[in-house]
Amino acid sequence: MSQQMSHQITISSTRGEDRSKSGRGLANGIGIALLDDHPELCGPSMPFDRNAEIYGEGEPADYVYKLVSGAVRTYRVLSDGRRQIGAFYLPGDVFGLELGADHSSSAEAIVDSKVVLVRRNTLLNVSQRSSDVARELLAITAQELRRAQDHTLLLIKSAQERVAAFLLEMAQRRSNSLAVELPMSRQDIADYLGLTIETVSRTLTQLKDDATIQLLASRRIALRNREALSELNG
Amino acid sequence: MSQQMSHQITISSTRGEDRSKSGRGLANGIGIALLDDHPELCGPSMPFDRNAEIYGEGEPADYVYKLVSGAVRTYRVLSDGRRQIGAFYLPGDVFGLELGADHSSSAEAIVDSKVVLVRRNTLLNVSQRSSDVARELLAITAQELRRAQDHTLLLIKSAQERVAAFLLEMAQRRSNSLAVELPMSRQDIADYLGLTIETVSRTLTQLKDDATIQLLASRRIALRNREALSELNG
DNA sequence: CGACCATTTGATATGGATCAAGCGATGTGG
DNA sequence: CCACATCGCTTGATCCATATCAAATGGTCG
Repeated sequence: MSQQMSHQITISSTRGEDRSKSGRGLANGIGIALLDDHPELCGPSMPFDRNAEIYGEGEPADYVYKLVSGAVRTYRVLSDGRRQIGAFYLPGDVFGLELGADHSSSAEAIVDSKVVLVRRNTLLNVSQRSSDVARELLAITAQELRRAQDHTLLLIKSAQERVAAFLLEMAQRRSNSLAVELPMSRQDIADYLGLTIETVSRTLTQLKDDATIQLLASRRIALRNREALSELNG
Repeated sequence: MSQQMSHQITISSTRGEDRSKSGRGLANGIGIALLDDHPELCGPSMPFDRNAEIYGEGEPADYVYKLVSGAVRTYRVLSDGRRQIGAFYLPGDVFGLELGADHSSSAEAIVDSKVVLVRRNTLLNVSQRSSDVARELLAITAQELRRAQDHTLLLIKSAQERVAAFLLEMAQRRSNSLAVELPMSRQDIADYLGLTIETVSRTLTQLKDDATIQLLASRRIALRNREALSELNG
């Protein structure tokens, strides 16, 4: 933290698709209440450029983050460079909440993003007095746990099943009724699903050929047949 | 819950290796304090036979569990029968703590086991009054989250790396200085690592041939060369 | 001893990775 | 405004790690 926290200026060469038009992904409604009900907890809203690091693995976890706009990925890397994306966060989501002193993952902005920072100590202090806040912290953590468990289950499935599950997940979180807007690259998707970009790409074209989806643009996908996707999802 | 909860009698045809001799695996020391400091929370200690279900996915999560002796696996199954083991629990570990109303996984005794039950409501009520207890709940959940994240990272590795990581994990939790005692079958290991039993078996023989480990018995493994294992671990 | 179950070992198949082009947008400089 | 470089994505050809299928071995218990 700290140094990259200071001099971020939004250049915002935003390419249309970047800014989430919905403004509020429904990902974890929990986090919204937490900070909305206690505005005194909120620090400033900070802008991060596309691909900017928000925090790094192993750095002291002094803040908890709430995404206002844009999109964020958290990930870990193995010594040989393999990268595992643990989660994607959309506006309204809270991330970076750790129990230990240090962050267990790194976080980066996927597109130009705005993030509200909350001092962890402040939050923990308040949670000692307010059992509501304590409950919310537990809720956020438990939800993250659930997400991680689901992710684990994903990783034992076939490529088709993983991609189908990913599309359904994104559709649910960022439902536009028309199409799913994906802020992330194929590489990000691949690293989230434990596949290669080639396999992700091939699987998508396969689903397109099956008339299960429609590729409106590479990051704009219409789900033509959710039934089929759900069946693939097991 | 409920019905399988009532008439479990320990037949205890314990096969020597079954009962953890240490009596207190060091897995999550946190949970120990939680219940030891608040004995009034503890329900009765219940015995479960080998392979008995402790709770099932989707059932109401009315209890939180603390393992006294034996070993437990939690898992989820896909519609076609594939099983993903999410975690192994050893004596001293707390499991089954959920935020939602229902259990997200099933839990079974791997060997004859004893488990202390705590009513979830009681625990949540106490946590409203005692911020210490609230903090412990958060700690246990956060630790589970960390464990799940580590598990995810495991699943993108090669078979050798997964097996090596598994052995190191078990050695750390159940260190005997002489050998690692594995309460679980090869099938359990395979389902934990996202591999087949054949691959697990072959990988173990390979490590044996490399003189990295020694197979004292199929469930009793000596780590000859931890360095090599750690390197494999990435 | 004989049956059963867990584990190992062997032979073959295959899904996804890897290596290698091609292609289509977006942006740049002439 | 158009050639051209760049980047992200797709498509194709081949390879390999692990799955699958099948059988042998070994330990445990009645």
